[in-house]
Amino acid sequence: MKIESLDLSDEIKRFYENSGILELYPPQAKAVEKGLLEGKNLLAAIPTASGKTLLAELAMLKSVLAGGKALYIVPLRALASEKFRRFQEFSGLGIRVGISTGDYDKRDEGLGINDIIVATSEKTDSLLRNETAWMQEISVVVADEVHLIDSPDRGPTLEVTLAKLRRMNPSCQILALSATVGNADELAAWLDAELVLSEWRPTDLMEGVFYNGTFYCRDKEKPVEQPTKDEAINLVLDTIKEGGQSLVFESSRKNCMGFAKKAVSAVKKTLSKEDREALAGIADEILENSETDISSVLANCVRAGTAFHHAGLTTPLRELVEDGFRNGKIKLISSTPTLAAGLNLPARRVVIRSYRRYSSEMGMQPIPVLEYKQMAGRAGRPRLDPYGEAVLLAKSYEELVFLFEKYIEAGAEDIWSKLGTENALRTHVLSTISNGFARTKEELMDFLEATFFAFQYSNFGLSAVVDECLNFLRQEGMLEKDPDILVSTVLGKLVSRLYIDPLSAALIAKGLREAGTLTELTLLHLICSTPDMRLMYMRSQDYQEVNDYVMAHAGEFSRIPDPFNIAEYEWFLGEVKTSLLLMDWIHEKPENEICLKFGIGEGDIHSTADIAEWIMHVAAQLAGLLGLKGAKEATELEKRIRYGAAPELMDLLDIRSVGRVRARKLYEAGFKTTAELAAASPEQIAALVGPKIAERIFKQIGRKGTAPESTTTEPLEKGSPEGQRTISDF
DNA sequence: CAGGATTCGGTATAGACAGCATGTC
DNA sequence: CTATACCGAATCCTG
Repeated sequence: MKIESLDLSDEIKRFYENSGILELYPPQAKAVEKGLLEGKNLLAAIPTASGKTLLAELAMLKSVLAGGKALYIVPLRALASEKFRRFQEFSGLGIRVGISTGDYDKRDEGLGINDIIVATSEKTDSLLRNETAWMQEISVVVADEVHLIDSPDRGPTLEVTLAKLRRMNPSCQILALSATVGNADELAAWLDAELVLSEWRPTDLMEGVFYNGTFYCRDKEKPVEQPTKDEAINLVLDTIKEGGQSLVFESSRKNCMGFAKKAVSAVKKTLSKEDREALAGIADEILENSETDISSVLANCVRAGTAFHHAGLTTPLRELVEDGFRNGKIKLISSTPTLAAGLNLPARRVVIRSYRRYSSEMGMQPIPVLEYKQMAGRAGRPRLDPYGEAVLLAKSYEELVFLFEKYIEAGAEDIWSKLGTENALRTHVLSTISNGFARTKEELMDFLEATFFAFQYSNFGLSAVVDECLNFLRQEGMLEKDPDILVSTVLGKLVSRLYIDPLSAALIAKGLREAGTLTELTLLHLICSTPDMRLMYMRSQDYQEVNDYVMAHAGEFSRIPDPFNIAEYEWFLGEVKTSLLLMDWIHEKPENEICLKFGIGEGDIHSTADIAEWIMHVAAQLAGLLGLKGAKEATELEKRIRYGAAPELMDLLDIRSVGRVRARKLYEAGFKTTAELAAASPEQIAALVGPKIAERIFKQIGRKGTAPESTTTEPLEKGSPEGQRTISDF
């Protein structure tokens, strides 16, 4: 099917033809035949890289140019910015594109001027909770990676959000994009959607198993040279020899880094002079970006054309690795499943070095077929590689047979809604009521009838769980007591808007109410005892230290569980360990030291601090609303967690381009406030932080200084929360 | 006796969304 | 509670 023949405006057709797209891929053509451009709901369950994005674009452009508004829902922030950048290419067509995620946000209402908006599923939910007006104008919703409905922690949000959007805009077109799953027909039926099911790929994919020096595919086998003792390295070298790159999936970070290191000497030999120079440049950028031990290991790997990629790396480092791979310099990325879903980063050959992964409940377990397909699907760059190869490794003939049956010949699993537990429902029940989607139990059940859970299981089973949720929410004062109607209280509305688990909010409120003195530790641990926090695991070497710390600070914890209750106490120690990490962070311990002490990466520090900052914000808000102690303390801690700094630096941190390190330098040199800084000579400051930064600093405080106002020591906003405190009665 | 191979025991185990208001080194 | 791979240390083997 030709682009030219589509029912689209000429400018759209020209846009695609100019970029070299003249003809649709077969699955895309099928989607058009099934009504993609006529506003029909559609579920496309087709492989990665077979043109899902184009489908979404066509539907969105068609609708937007007819005066509509499109919402593109993604599961990852990184994916949101990838799509955002792509859609910005439509600006020539007069189309405005916006992005909304937790870390990057054009203000809600301002977002509404855009024609296409990219958002994560949680952010979409949050926008709904905040009753963002423009959401009613949405005419197309694209739900990317919709198979994530199966995910226990994030699936419920996605399905409830889709149900809300459909309830709000019944005429809105839904385009759901999914990996191939077992029960795509069921998912399509739930969405009242036509189903496009296809295994077609633009680049051939050969899936097979490597065993005993040979790569076995379905219908052919090919020997691979064995210059080294490591089979995976030999596969990598073989790919390089053919001019391709490899992506190696590992099941742990340690292995992931280990393999990149191990491959260094072999891969290095294959590099050209230009490659070496380009790689040295990337390595230097890595070192400029981060000074931890891990980043110097990464830099050394990159110099040799290998790299590793996992969530312990900060975002800039990950991006450097991804870009280096995309432009062909890095020959091998050894990765945890970070790269399996999401980002578009294909390679000639994918090697799955371990198909088993540890889970605390089940021990080592084979990964799901769906996940295997996602990794294998990364093989083969469209238009660049003649074919792609996905390789599993077997140590025995039996294993080879097993792998063929289990993964290569097998279809993906069915997906199942995970909405049916109190943990999943609690927050959505509250937000549904808070938003006025339901004012009675019947209306609530009626709304839930529209979820995938009800479609799969009937919502009969939901009723009892919903009652549990309602009881909980009433008991915690988030819903009015009246049993006949469902109305959220002021507290309930706040909890819904702050996007926190009502259980977390309840725990925080209880902790603040019952606390004696509120120390840093008390508040941090309170945050860490919340289900929204992500905890660190205890390693055996941690027990001693963490336990000693608990003993020494016993009075500062709101509650210490009985050590003989092993499971509960173990959990508690994990909370304390995470609190200790945050303590180190807000006392300005250097990042590398924290990494070494806790055995984590820089990326983990930031993500932990990020969550903690959010929950601390919630604590401050709750304390304010409920008139509990701790509002001031929590607000300060929120800021300290954001910057990772001690209290005495708070004033200096208000200056842009001054973070924990520079603020400390200035402070130690005797410039303890912005006022003292304003009185200093530019030379003094330049000696401390460099002339460029010094100039920036003076530009900011200088401006304040020249303002006719006064010479008070607080030229910058230090908002006192007094007066805006509302005491709710309950 | 040195150096490499082998075995044994201890140990650790993927990822990532959200509020709010603007810019770390 | 279920497994496995890796690491380092101790031990064994070989030239």
